[in-house]
Amino acid sequence: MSRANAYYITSPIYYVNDAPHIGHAYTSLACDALARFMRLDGREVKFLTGTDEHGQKVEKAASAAGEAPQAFVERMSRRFSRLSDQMGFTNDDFIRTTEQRHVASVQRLWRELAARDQIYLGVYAGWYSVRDEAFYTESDLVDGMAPTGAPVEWVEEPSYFFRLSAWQDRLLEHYENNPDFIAPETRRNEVISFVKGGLVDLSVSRTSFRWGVPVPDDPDHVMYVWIDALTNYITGVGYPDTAHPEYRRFWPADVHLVGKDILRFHAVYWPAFLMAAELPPPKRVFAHGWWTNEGRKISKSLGNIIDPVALVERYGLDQVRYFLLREVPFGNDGDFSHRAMVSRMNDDLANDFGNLVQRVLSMVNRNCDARVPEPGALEDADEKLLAAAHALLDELRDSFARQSFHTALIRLWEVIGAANRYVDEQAPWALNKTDPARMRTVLYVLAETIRHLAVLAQPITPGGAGRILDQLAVDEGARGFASLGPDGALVPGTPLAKPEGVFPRYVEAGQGAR
RNA sequence: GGCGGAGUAGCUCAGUCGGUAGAGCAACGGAAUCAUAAUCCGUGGGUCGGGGGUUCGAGUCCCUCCUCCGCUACCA
Repeated sequence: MSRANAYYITSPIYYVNDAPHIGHAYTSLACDALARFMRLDGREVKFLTGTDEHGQKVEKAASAAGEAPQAFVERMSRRFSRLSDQMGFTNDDFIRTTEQRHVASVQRLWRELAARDQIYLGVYAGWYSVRDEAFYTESDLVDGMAPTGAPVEWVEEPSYFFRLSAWQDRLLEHYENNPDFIAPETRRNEVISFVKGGLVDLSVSRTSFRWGVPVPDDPDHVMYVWIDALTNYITGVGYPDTAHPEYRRFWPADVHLVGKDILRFHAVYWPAFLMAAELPPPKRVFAHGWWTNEGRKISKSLGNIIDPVALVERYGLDQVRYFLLREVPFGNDGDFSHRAMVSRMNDDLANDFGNLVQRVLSMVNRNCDARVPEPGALEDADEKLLAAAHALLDELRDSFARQSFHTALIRLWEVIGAANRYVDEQAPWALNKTDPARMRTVLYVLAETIRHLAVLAQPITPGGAGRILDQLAVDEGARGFASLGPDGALVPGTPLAKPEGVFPRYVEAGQGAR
């Protein structure tokens, strides 16, 4: 496969101290949809996710749990790999920062930076609050106390620093020359504004804890989060072996998908590290927004954290995937509410899409001898509907290239709407009595339209889309985008099984179907 | 404080180069009956945050005021 055909997408690595929640699932889901889309489009995809397992918090949590750090992270990391399985994510690899491949990678990157005089030994100083276990800057302090009201003390410890300040101009130049490097636009503005405000060197090691990657040649230090965590993206493709086939094929990454809270690390520190090591920066960093729960900010103290697995159990996997990617423009914040979820699930999936498939395939089953009907000459309305279906691929390519999942879904649903209107206008149930040949043409056009819709819906709702293609007797090997268009059209005469609903309605408890 | 974004129909939002406001959902009325009581059609007099200005004409440009949100360095 050529480099141009490769597509490398990453989720952040998730901090094992956190319990998996909707935020983690959301980021990985977006990656998964993108990865699936690109695979179906014939690209060679690598989708990487994983866990971040070092740091003082982990060291302390392990100690509090009476466990060795390594045993602790084994257990905690598994919760994230399990979430990936439960959500049906198709990541090609799962990286853990405690793996030997990563330790070797990070130490090598460190040496590369040090060899280029990008790292120097200095003193990290700041106001430390023992109670908060956190450092504060001068500007953070309120009346000489931490913002939390905790007492602070001036602490100094030796630390290695990365010469981030030296990269300000080259970063700004990079943003300028690569307008798509940071998305969405508003986040890009924020990052540029931040960098223009001036960069100071970055403390990249600690001596206050041991649970981290040792700094080469100075065992008193372990690496602080930045270099350790971000480097996972190149570890995943074989670094430090830059001759590795995966590195050659996949680096630089096509897109790092991240939450807006960690954009700066990805859009400022990470490209600076890479450029300083004379490695190419990623092509794009996309920061998505946060979800609220029934209009309220999600927080541990409110106890309203959303468990993605519970959502899937209640509404279904396809339904949750569809909702999260349709409800809000990717990049914006959004609100999760039961009402909105049910509306998407019932109105969009069950009524519009599911019912379209059901009504068409039922007529085929009953009136066409349960076989793909033989079409006659096409009329304008037929050509128009098919043209809309055929145009979808290019439209969705544009949307997915921009991570604009909701516009992709809007396009799909425009054709679903057009197909439903076409059914009503053509009234094949009436044609069954007056003009069966015309009915067969109409149903064929609809079946072929549905094939396009299902093939293209696979990245978002892989379960239901797959069942639709099953019902159309489309071979597993003929479900890629290469099969779209007239050349891959359904073959008249192909026997079809009796249709079954693919997107069930949500029925409120106690309100059984009437 | 500085920088950036936003305030448009009950709700969520579109509105390109300025030309007398649109979509989805909800609501109401109708058609149809193939289908997961699903579908289709019709119905929107909302000071486009307030005020002022430019213009033949402004959500759409300029000024000003109000409100909300994001970023403003080491919280993955």
